[in-house]
Amino acid sequence: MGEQSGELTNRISVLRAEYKMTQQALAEKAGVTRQTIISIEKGKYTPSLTLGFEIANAFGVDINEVFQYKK
Amino acid sequence: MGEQSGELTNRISVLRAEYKMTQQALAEKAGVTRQTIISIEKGKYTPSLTLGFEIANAFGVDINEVFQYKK
DNA sequence: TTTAAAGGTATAGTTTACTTTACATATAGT
DNA sequence: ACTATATGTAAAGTAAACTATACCTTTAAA
Repeated sequence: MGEQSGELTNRISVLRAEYKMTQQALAEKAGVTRQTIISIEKGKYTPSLTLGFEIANAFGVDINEVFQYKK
Repeated sequence: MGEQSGELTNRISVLRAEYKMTQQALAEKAGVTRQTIISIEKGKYTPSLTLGFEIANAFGVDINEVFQYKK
């Protein structure tokens, strides 16, 4: 298969700045390593849905405020 | 690592019934195989965030109406 | 009663998310 | 000048998502 589909963007760096949260702190709150946060923040790969929710929870915002998907 | 984290549930079968969509049809709309839909629908594994959005788009609803995450 | 459509299970193989480790740079504080 | 903190890059290994194939059961329609 391989729809290649749409594009996923994120506002993690903006939210981190807004909530004054370091990559390390976010990683700990989300239960992943700092490398994982870096890679997702930079769009290197797509997180799992649960990690998406964990990151949103870390900021206390809806998942749609962190990630945007457009086909 | 391994937070083991929270639990992910989904309302895919309910939405499929509501919108009268077969697993095959949903799979095609989401750009994955029927096996993938079956596995996610039954909670066998967690979809990627993009697939989560694709499935929500297939129904035309918000992602939070399809997937619920509780720590 | 045969046929087709829909859902279900299993398993091997590929791709990609995620970890771990290590090292490198820029900035701020002492 | 040294030290600590924050961000960045790279690469090898593990874990999990996703594909492909095959076969089985149920339900409904011809």
